[in-house]
Amino acid sequence: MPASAKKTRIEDVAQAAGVARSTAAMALRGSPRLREATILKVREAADLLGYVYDRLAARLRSGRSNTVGLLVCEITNPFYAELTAGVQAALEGAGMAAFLANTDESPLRQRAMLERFREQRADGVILVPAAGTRPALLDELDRWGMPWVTMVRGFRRGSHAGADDRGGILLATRHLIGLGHKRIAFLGGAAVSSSSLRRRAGYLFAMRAAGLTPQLLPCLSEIGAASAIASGLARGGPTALVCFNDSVAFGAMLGLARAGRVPGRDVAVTGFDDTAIAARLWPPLTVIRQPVGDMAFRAVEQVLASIRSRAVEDRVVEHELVVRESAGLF
Amino acid sequence: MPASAKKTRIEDVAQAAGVARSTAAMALRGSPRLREATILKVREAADLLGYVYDRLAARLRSGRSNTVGLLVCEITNPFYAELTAGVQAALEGAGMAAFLANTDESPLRQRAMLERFREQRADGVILVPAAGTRPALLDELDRWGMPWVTMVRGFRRGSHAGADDRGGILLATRHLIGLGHKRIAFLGGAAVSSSSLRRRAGYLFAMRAAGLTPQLLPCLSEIGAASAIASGLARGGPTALVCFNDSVAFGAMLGLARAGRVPGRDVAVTGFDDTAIAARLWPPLTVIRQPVGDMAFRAVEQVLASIRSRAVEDRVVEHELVVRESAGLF
DNA sequence: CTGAAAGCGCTTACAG
DNA sequence: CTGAAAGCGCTTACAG
Repeated sequence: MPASAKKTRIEDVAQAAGVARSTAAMALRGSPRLREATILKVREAADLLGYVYDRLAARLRSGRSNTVGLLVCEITNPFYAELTAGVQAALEGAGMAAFLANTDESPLRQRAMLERFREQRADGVILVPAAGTRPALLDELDRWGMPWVTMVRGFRRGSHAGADDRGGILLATRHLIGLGHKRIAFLGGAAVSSSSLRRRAGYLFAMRAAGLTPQLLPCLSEIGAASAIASGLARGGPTALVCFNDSVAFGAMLGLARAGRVPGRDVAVTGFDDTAIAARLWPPLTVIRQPVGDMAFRAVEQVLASIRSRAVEDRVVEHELVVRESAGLF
Repeated sequence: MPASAKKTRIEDVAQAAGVARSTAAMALRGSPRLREATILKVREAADLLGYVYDRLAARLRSGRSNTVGLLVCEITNPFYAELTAGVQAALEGAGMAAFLANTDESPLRQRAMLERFREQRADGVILVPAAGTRPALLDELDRWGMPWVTMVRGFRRGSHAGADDRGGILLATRHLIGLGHKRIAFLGGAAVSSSSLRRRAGYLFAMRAAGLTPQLLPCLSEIGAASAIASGLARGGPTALVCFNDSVAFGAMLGLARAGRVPGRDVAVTGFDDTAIAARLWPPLTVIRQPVGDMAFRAVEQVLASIRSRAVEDRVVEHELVVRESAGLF
């Protein structure tokens, strides 16, 4: 039985409760300036009539849609799937709904989706920029008057929620150096993004500081690509792989296994992210953990502050080295 | 520079173009009843003034929000991440925006998110029901007048986009029987859902038809749980595992490896889904493929039809056996 | 094709 | 706390 009966409005609720329309509206939003009794009376009437608050009508008048757009560069990467879940939950906690778009690393799609969010009157947007995104995009958002925050990948301007990419990889590399490795390669990070640049920089810095020769093995964050490179490594090649992220590390472990080598024993491997599978792999993966829940919460906090024109300090979330069998405990 | 200038409305565009407001509105939507020249003139004026169509204001009058809610039971499962990406892309193609909510298998959260979608005036909802969802929820949606379609998991009523769970597992089991296996166990499917019931039924049917003794090893669709069971299997135990889905199969392979057994050689393993990693694993995973893009497209097609009160036939998407080294090619 | 009018369901001042 | 009024930016008939 579809809703054939006429929709009940605040006016109807007010009538049923015997109060003015504006009073009913305030009661439904739980204004503290009303008596408890009034609020209860109105809410009862609303329940009775099956009243449903219309956020869109409210928005037309108030200018706020209680909606935030989330643009993710690649949702099928488990790390971003976890991030998406975290952002959605945080928005839910703040009473907002999340528009989702997966850009699949395409700046063109990203641009189109931002325009759609704009037409849908999203109050703000949380952005994991697609690889190759130009900073001018953020100027455009500013021109639109659209509050934004970047996540994971940033541009050294505006609000950003992310980990210390350089410091994280530095830590991982130093850990391997501390284990006595000399031939340590950096695998992954071929995409054009701030994470790629900074993680590579962290690796290079640690290697040079230790007087070791760096070896870059760039590839996309894709299990197949990483696996192919790792399986082709010569026996006299690297004894340890600092991987760009967990997906690359996972690929590397598969490639090593395929070549008959045992990850963690024959070649050490580290990841970056600490996705749910990292600890489940065999051997379990040593990683730099990015606290995904924190990052999501921070991004939501920042975009809401920006919507309300309030400043929020731009703190970097803390990373952490988690040592498991793939590097250090075998 | 935030949008401090007053927002330009259709009225302003109409004035600048020298036409009536209603004409401008039609031109912006590209009505075929207008002359090309008029349309161009209006669009030029709109571009010049930086006009942004307000979908929410439009909705208030027309009753359509061009928005669909997507409820996913567990977005961090790679299969559902791929499905989410597919649905979002299909909605985008239809000019709609996707509200996303991840229920994490909680019927309570699911219920709360549906109410939020209702307040946001989503035109319809695509639902991968949380485990334990009661069919009465669909009656509720009908009472709301909210068009819906279930995906993957269904209730034998209303619109549904999904694969043939029973037939798929039947095919996988028969494949293993055809390879000569006698001790074939079914791993996973502990959650309460139509997929669990039907996949288990397919397995049981195939085993009994072949005169073999079934062995059920229920566990949640979680890599750790599956891994633990698989690593504990006795040498005289099953020689083949029909897994509930790819995640379970992946866990099983990890568990076997951990116990020093080679998946595909010592114990055959099949998955269900064909997520991106299935083919990348070592050994590559034999699976029943669910065409995720098709399913997403079908679900969107059905919910749009339902929104427009048009019937669409409820076809099941085709599954397919993909034989790889984990069962049959080693 | 055009123009003036009404209305979608709220919120926001503003006077009591 | 209450009430009457205006308005957010569109679309929808309806008469020209």
